[in-house]
Amino acid sequence: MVTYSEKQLKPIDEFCPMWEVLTQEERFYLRENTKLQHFRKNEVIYCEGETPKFMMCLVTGKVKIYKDGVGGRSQIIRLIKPVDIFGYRAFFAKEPYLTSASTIESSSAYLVPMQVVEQIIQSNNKLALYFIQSLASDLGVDDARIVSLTQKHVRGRLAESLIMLRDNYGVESDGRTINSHLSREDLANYSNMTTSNAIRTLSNFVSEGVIAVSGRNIQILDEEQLRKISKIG
Amino acid sequence: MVTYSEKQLKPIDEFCPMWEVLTQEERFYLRENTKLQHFRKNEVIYCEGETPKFMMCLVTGKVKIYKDGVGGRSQIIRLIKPVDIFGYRAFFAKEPYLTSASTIESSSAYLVPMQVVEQIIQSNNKLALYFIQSLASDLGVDDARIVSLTQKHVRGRLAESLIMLRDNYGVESDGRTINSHLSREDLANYSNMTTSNAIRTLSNFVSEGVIAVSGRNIQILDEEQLRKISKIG
DNA sequence: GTATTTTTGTGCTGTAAAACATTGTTTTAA
DNA sequence: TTAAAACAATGTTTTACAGCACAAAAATAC
Repeated sequence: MVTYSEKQLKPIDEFCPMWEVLTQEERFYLRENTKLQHFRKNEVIYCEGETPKFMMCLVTGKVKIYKDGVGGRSQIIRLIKPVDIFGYRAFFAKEPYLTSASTIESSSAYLVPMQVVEQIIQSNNKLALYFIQSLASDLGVDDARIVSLTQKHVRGRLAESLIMLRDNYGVESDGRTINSHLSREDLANYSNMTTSNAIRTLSNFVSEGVIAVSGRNIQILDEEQLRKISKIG
Repeated sequence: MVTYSEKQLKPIDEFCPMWEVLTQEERFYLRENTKLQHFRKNEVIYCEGETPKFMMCLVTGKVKIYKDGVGGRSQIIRLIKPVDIFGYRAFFAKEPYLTSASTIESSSAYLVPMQVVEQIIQSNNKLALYFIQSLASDLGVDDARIVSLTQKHVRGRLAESLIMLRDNYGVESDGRTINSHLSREDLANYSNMTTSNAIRTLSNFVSEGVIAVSGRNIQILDEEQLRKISKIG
């Protein structure tokens, strides 16, 4: 198997498809101003209240976007996977960061100064439309999430999270194990419940034969049933 | 006092500031393709699942964007006031509507076909940037709302809603009465609680001298205290 | 002006889920 | 290689809130 470090990393404009609409000139400008940065596991990338300066494009690893609420309880808003971009919303809204971002495993990301992004948008309408679509999609996800997190019961919320994790991060070579190894706490913080309840409900799902669990590895055994729980619960 | 119908209504490009960035040609094109439509109280403007065709710009009245969740419970996602635009997100995300929109009082809105909006965006970067900013702001509001609605207690959620209503719709001539007359049910659906709890908590606030209530009129008497309840609760 | 529906107000009950406590297990670090 | 910290598992207690049921008041229709 070839590890990441052995491969020649593509420059940012070839690395993710969103930049395909750029002219050669714009691509060069983007490349010249982008730097690659590595982050250790559980390293904070940016914090709520900071001024947004860079847009990040995740190259390897996994990142959580979260918000600390009442009484130290943290809510994970969304999860980032490689080639996803993040950290640009607050800049466009002309606000300080409203959320924080932290790696959940060792990660690396391309950092693009937001002024550079803004400048290219001003000269390239297709890129502008890409951002419009991206923001509009995220907004739709958030709208749906508001209802799920407030109305569904613990079982339904956890089932939905498991399906999301599978859809977002995919499965390992066995075709079943979710390619994401969140701690019970992160799983709880994503699903708006206590860690105890995430653990409890997970074991219930195991007893019911819906999933199989081994440490942080989770296999979906009965997707049909999991979807049913997500929908009704 | 001059009522709405007696005034000469401005054309859409002069009516809300977002179109100021348009050229004369674009303005004419926009004007030619826009129609004004009236909606009765509690009339549905669009429904979840429908294909988005028009962007709406609210001229008079109030509109709620909501989503029907588990067991008939409805969650109001956001409230629209005149000059606000709505109904465009799903088109940009290339999805069917994920939410529904309904008036909460007699309203009128300019309807602009989304193809027209898209076409102008393609030729006018400033308009594109306006939409980027608008979507980014809404996304920030949603992110914050996810945490408020899931972590705050009933009192905190209701207090937050009252402050939002005041900030969004302003006050009447007495300088105190919130210029919004939602039913207890709508107030509950916005704040993620049952109608009973909205009523109960509202009376508690009255006993505590934080607000005064007369039918659907709500006055904020002690804003300091209301903010405290919103923050801690 | 009366009937009917909708909205509002209040008390009571059951329960889902948080909070807390305890113990075992794995990972990290000294 | 043992101590310490973080994580996982499970049982018990507490509580915030939903879910009724019912009555009164207001809005709307007839």
